[in-house]
Amino acid sequence: MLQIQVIRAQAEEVIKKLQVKNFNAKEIVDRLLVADTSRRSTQKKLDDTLAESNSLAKEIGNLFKSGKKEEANRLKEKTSELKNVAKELQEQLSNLENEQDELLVQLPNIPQESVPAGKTSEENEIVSQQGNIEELSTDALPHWELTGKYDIIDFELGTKITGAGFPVYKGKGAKLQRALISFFLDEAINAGYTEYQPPLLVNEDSAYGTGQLPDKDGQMYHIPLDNLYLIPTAEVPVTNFYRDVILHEDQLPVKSTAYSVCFRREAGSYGKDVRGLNRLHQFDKVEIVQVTQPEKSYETLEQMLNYVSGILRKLELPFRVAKLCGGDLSFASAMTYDMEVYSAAQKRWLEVSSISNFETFQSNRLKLRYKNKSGKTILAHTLNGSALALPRIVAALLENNQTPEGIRIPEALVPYTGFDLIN
RNA sequence: GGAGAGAUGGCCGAGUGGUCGAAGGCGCACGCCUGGAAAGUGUGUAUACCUCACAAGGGUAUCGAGGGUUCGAAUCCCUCUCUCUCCGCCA
Repeated sequence: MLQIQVIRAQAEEVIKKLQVKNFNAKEIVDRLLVADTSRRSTQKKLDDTLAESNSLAKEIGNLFKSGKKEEANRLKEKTSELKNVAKELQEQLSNLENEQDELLVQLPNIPQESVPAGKTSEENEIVSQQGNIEELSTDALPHWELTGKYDIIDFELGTKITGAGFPVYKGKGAKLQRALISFFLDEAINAGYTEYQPPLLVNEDSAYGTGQLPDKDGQMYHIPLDNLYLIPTAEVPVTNFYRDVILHEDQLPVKSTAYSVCFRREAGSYGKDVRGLNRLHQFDKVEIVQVTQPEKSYETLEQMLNYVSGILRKLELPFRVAKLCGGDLSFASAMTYDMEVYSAAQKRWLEVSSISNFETFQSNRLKLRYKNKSGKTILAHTLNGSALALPRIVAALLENNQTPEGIRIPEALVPYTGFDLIN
């Protein structure tokens, strides 16, 4: 959520910058400015009324003490008038506050200056590409056939017991999952992240805190009986650790990592893009989250990018890095790098990680701040990235490493799997 | 799930209708003291919004959350949430 103070001070600039996201903010900003002005004047009126009422109450108290009952009773009448006025103003004020909030949550984050203009993923800027793209023989199989051939993932069984998008991992397939999770976590810990195991269900406040609500209502699984949401990413619980928290500057940067199962309804997606492991309702992911000072957050973003690149190199997967254009940026992000691995049999780039700087967009909503050395309280910047999401990594590993003998496991993973071939 | 107790500032803890944003202690920050440190000592130490120059000063709100009684509530009443203890159930 953007800060009202920023909009108030730089309305035109905000509108202009949001155009990079192809978002026309004019109307909302105009309405916000009106709401903000009347909110403030109402606040002033209310405060003045309450101040008067407070001082009268004190006076009445004194009068009673000194036995001047009649005079006190006269003042009481005046107070009850003020009370009615205050009540009305209070109501107006909370209406205006609600209106302001409703408008504010509709505005996406402002893209960082260097974010390229553009409408779709076609216009993302490919920043780098690494690793060899190998030509597979013509009889190479897509992963959804390899999983059957080697009996490591059973999609039909998952469909039977739950539904589409809930695969069952089996044998070496299950072990591979476990190996990847451990590998990713160990890498993160070595890079200085603290490991957490968060709850997989969160309450409404948390879903609101990281912006899943109200923007993405309907994308999460919801349990109405307890009013809890299944997390779509560990980002939600982990970032919410810091909701309503004021850190001290020397605690920064906060670096957290968590493995979690992620649940996504993915309403409306279908077709061949969702085949096999490409898009699931339930999947495993290791997430990294950082909280930093504003002046350091872009340096941090690059660090996180380098970190994820390192893991992909260890997995020997060809990948490229895309800097998202304005139109492809998520609602909350100021700048995002997508990491895509090449899936040789599908001949496609698959997104396996998305690393974003949210600047103060999340922290403003979360009320995540820190006190700097001179004692000033400042909104922190939050960043997160996948490191990494499993299914597409598995898809790429299976496809790229298929050989006549079986599927080769990259060296870095062998200590975790305990085998170097799936056959 | 049943019965009972409780929720106060970074922490501990006082406060049962007015002078309480809240005693006292701890912690923390800065100063004094010291060759240096400890001890001692002095001062300061919540958040949001409004006013305003994002200064100083001032105003308002906040003692788990929401509502109510009252001229006036941390203090009384109602609802909810959470925590603890005992019992039950259970991985």
